[in-house]
Amino acid sequence: MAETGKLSHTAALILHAIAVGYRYGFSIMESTGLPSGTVYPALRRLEAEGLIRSQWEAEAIAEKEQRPPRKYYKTTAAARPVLEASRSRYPLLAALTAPAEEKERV
Amino acid sequence: MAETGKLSHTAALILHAIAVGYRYGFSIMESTGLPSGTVYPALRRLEAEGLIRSQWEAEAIAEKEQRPPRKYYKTTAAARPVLEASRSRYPLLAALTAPAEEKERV
DNA sequence: AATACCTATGTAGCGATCTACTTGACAAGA
DNA sequence: TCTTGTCAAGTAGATCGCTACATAGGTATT
Repeated sequence: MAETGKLSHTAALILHAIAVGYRYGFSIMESTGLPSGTVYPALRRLEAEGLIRSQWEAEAIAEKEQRPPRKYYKTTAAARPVLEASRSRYPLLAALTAPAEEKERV
Repeated sequence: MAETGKLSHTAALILHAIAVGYRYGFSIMESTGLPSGTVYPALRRLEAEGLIRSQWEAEAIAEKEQRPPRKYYKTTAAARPVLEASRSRYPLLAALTAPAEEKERV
């Protein structure tokens, strides 16, 4: 486990993506271009470190929209300083993930 | 169900064919070259999405012309923006379906 | 009378592709 | 070495397009 506050570039990118509004694995894959085998394990680790929290979407919603259920993530309070540190360490981070639009790519 | 406004190329082609005057399944098959197993289910879906409406031809007419009755389709108001979006997304769409002549192929 | 084709609509079932998430094996890296 | 990243494959349900077939009355041929 990396000491708190020292995120790899990939982990920082994923955390940043969540922070700007990409709230589930598949949309993070699309917005970052990272493969699923990178994103999902990384989400596990970020959650284990307490930087994000997850919640499965209600079954009724997935059923209504006729697709698999999504696991939504949001950043925790602990993520804020880590994010700031990451952004100053990796200045190009923000450029790799455009902010999510209001409705789409939630 | 695809989100409203996002049509596949095939669905857009069929909708376009109706819009330019091919008003029943068989003539759409001929004008687009698509097989019946593609056209008829697609017509169902387009109608379910509210982009087209159907009406069976009067029996008397079919009997008079000595052929099976036709099910006529026309585009709804909801179809207009979808058609415009489809035409800009698939620029070759119009070329694949020549406009129906006044009397024939109705 | 049998056969075949034409118009016209329709369905069953297969394979491909999409959305999402998951995992095992291995390479890269600190 | 221990963590991290990646590839590859898998699962599971959904949609979509297609082939092949079904139906059914009409005409034309044999």
